[in-house]
Amino acid sequence: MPELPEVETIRKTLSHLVLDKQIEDVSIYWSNIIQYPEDDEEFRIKVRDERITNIARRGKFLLFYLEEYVLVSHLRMEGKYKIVSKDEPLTKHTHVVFHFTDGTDMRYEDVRKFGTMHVFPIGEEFKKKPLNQLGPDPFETTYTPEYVKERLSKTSRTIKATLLDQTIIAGLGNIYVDEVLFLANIHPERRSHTLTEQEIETIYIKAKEVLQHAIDLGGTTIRSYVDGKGEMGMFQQELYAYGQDGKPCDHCGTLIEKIKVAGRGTHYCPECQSL
DNA sequence: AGTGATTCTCGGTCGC
DNA sequence: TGCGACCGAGAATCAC
Repeated sequence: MPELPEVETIRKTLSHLVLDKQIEDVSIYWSNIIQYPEDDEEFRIKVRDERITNIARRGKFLLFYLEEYVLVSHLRMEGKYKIVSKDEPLTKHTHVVFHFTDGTDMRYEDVRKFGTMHVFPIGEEFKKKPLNQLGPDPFETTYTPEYVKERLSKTSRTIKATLLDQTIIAGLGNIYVDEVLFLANIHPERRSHTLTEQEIETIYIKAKEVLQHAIDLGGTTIRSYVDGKGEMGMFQQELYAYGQDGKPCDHCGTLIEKIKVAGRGTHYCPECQSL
């Protein structure tokens, strides 16, 4: 499940592999991945003959900058990119293939087929869905304690739902929200507007810290995540809450529990994170 | 208007 | 071996 640290790791490894490569053509095997332009053929024509000039990231989105266009890619749960020779046989989960002029392919594989791709003329990408509603990414200068205080204090939703909301903060997903709330000693069902200024400050700091720490370790490998080079992340060894249900809390020994909050499996320590 | 619940995309995994 | 329930990011839709 690629969240911000996994997408950042993919961005870095992929950059080394595809920068300056020229797209000769694109093959699309599962149209639902292509969200915009709606017509596959139009999508294909736009990226064809373009060179990859940069790979950026915002929240969980990868942005492949070409010469005139930008490809906005979301991996959702299981999407991955592979760079292989064009002779390599396709797998049954290969849905989009970018053929480079040097004889290599960049292949998008996605077991669940949930991933999305959008292509826009450069400059339009932040004006339209899906990037136009995105909140600040914790590694951007617009991510400030004041902003987080402002947004968290004026909603009555549970803090879990608020932190998962990409229009508030971009990049946190189920794994890292559970980790942030554990590190901040906050119960996932606390209503956001009941949090003290100190608690919000802690969330602000821990969110950035835990994401940075995970990036440093190459992300978290749950299920099948691997980076652009096919390597696994190591952050799963550092998890305190996510997936730790039934195991003793590292801080107090109480067993970590799993409940459902905001429709998501939620892991927390009932002792350290009391309501 | 804000919130939450539901539905939809999909297929691997798990329990029975 | 088979079958249904479950999971989950994010958008859309509906109910309150």
